[in-house]
Amino acid sequence: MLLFQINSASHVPAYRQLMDQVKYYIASNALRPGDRLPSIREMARSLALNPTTIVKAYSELEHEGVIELQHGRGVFVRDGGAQGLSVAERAESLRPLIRQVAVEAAQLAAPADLVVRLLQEELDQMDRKEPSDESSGS
Amino acid sequence: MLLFQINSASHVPAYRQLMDQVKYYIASNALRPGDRLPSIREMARSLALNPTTIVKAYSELEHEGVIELQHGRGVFVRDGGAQGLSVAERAESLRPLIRQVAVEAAQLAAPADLVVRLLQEELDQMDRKEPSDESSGS
Amino acid sequence: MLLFQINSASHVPAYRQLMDQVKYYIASNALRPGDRLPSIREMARSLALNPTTIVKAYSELEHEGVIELQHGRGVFVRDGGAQGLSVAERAESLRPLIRQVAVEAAQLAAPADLVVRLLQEELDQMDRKEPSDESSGS
Amino acid sequence: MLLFQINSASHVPAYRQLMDQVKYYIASNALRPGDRLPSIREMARSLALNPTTIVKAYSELEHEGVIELQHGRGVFVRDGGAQGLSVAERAESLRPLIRQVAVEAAQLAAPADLVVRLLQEELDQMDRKEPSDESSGS
DNA sequence: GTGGTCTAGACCACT
DNA sequence: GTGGTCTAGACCACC
Repeated sequence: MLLFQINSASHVPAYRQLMDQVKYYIASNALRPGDRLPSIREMARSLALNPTTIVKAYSELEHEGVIELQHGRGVFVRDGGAQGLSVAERAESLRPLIRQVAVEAAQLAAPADLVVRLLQEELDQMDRKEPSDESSGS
Repeated sequence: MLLFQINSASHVPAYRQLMDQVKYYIASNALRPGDRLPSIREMARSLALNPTTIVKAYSELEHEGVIELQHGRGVFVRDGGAQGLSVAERAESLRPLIRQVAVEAAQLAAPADLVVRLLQEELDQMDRKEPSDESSGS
Repeated sequence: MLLFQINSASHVPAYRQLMDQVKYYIASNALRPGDRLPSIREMARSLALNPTTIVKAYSELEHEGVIELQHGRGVFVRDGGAQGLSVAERAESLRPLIRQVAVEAAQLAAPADLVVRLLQEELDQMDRKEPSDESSGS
Repeated sequence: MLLFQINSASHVPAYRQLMDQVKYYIASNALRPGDRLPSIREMARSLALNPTTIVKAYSELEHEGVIELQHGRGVFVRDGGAQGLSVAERAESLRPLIRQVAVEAAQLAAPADLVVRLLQEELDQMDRKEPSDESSGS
């Protein structure tokens, strides 16, 4: 069972924190296409949030094509679909966030190699579980 | 003259966009300690924003120690003071944003080497102009 | 054998999608009065839906006079009975949907002649097979 | 002042009715890029709906790129942006709705020329006010 | 059981 | 003033 949690002290709205966690679990292959997510009510109970807050998070994720809400059935992870992008398109999507990293690094006077090392670490966490065989685990 | 602009479609508040741009120009050495920023009135006119919005951005930047508001004189860039941090502290500050990059990259199915290359590019833009003399460049 | 399928990503309820497909096949003369439709159980199996969902679709279609459920025999297409309507009545029934087409076309900046051409195409697909004999076509 | 109204008897949810009306006014040039829409609270008052219902309608329209919500300022119509589509893309977007028209027409036994005439009427209502000069009117 | 819509009302953040 | 988030709770529709 995956762990979801929201930090109510953070100024990031709860529904956005939830969205980010779902995306994180998908990116790191802890959630895979076809997997079912906790129902709106379950999630609301376990996070001590109002169901409508979960509805908002799930709806936004659906708009972004990340998950699928099926009436009367539940909530499911969709399969990727971002394979058809060009290098330039991906670069343009990523650049603003990456520039923010560079700016923050400069302000902290963090050396470039440290920043790159941290990024490598995080990228490794995403990829490594990818097509490894599941059957040995369960 | 540096270019400031705000994107009203973005849901990042205007004052934050301004803050980010000031920080970006400082990080990339387009603004250096002692340099003067546009006055509140000037900035408000050129961005078509309410002066109180500029006041908010400048005040926050002052609280963060990035700039200095000198009553009746103008607004000036201070010299950075983040040298005393440990590697671990810098890493912890940067990790959340870097993880966000990794997650977004995974969602776009962007290969790790592309992401690292983009980061290198942005970091280079920060460092290269550092204590080199200005006149040769522009 | 006719192909029925439901799109779980669409927010149109499954029972409505089924109804629409039955109507489409009738309108395009792929199903004609007296033809037998798959039984509730067959349909439920082939669409991976709950039988009660098929029951709902078939019942609604029966209420609309489109099909006939014959206890223990099967499900059959009835012959259409909408001949007695005035032009004004038909126009009023169709206008809301047609206006929606016009609005969507405007939003896509689609030229009027393209929209009309598309409608002609679809109307042709309805009419052409009408009382022609089946064997020559398929 | 534009008239907005919702029909609470209809099974179309209120927020969707509002979305459709906004789109209709834009398609028929009664609302143009840059125009301001009633604020959430105004709209809620005038329609006797809860503000959160308006928020939902406006948010969806923003996701679709139709309008822009500006914090602290108001709600504004965005400029088109659908100019870059190919004929094939527009056709694929419009076909499902147009097919629905054809199916409904067939069920009503409405002759093709009537349906086409109705569509022409509605398309004319969209286009005619387009680049006509405004100054003579006001 | 599931998701989807709506209300009434509160509180916060932005301009 | 504006939009943005969240709650508590109701009612409906789908499977």
